[in-house]
Amino acid sequence: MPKSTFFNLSEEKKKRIFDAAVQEFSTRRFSEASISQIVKNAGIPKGSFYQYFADKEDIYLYMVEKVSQDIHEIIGAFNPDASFFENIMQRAEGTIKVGKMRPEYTKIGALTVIDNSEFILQLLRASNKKYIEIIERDKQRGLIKMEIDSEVVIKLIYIFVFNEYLYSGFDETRYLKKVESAVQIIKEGIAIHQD
Amino acid sequence: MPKSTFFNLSEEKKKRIFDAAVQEFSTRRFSEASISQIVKNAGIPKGSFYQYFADKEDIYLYMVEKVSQDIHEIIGAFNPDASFFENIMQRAEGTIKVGKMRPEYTKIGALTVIDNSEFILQLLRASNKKYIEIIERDKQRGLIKMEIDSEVVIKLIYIFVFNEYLYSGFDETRYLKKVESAVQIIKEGIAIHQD
DNA sequence: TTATAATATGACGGGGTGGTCACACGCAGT
DNA sequence: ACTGCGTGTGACCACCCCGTCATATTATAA
Repeated sequence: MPKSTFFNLSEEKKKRIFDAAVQEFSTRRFSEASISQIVKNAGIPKGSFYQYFADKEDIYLYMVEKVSQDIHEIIGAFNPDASFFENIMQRAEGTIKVGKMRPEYTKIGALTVIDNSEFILQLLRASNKKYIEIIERDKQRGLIKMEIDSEVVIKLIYIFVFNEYLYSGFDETRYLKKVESAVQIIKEGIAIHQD
Repeated sequence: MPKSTFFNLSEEKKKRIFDAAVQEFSTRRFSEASISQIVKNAGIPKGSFYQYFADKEDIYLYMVEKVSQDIHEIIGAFNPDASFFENIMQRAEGTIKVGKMRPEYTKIGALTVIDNSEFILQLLRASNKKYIEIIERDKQRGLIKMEIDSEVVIKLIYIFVFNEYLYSGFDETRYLKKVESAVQIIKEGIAIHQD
């Protein structure tokens, strides 16, 4: 958590720092991102940074939290009763939507998922937990085969959704098509068919 | 390609340099790997490195080529008539086998797949081409649904196989189980069932 | 107004990296 | 034995990074 000195700052300055963090973390992976760059982009002295934040992890977590809030606002609340498939498609569409409104945010996601520092791995594990629960519930509901490994499912999709974003670049239609294909394949692979 | 001076070196020295490269590239991503480290590990002077190689890409490509040869020897020639599924399972088992005999090699693969420098992206595209052809052929054979996007299939698996290796770490049984689950899901998702 | 506490600042030390270059070495041919 | 050329060598330059710290500045309280 940022130090109290940071929260005492003017909204304008806080925003400048947040924007600088977004700028840096949407360009380079967490492990490659540089505090010096953030400081430069934000137009604050090096010393001040350490007055506000403990280290890179600190500002990263702060940024991620704010970004998550923004994203939730864009995507809208998700329906807890919806099936896993509906959830995933919503998430995929959400990624597109966010990609349109805040391309930097999707880039942050893409770069996060291909970082393998211990810090980031923990973050991802936590963020996947929610989806794993939905899959488990859908198994009980008879929508998904019992023998399916939920962790594998979510990881397959998760990695693909972001990784593909890096490949597709700006080509949104292509991206959407690829993600839909992937989700379709996995859906076909794990669903219980009721013909 | 390394310069002629490199190939004139004694086998022992060439091996020392190769080993140093493997050591470095199995620890850090291509974009993070350091020539200084390779030089230190190999016990050769900085100047000599540039006498042998043009830059990091140069030694990387040289290393990848040698590693590929080694891997092919371990896995054995692949049967061109085998179905895509058989190929993929062979590849998965191959990854395990290589992981046992040359854990560094599998780490290189894992780190490669999560690098996103343009240089590495090109390398991956080239390496996936072969599998895409097999999928296309199996579509004609009536084994795989025509509407499936081959690129998506191979990317799903490719990314997962290596990414999971990073997560599972040394736990081979876990890794094997996860990969099998993933392949099973995708197989179920793209195959034409002939009941 | 003055004293005290909080915050701002940027130069600096210590560390790492890539690539070069002047010089040392040793071997081949005369 | 001497010359010349390919090769070996590591100090060096320019660049980047992190985190600190002594000092300057501002805000607050007395």
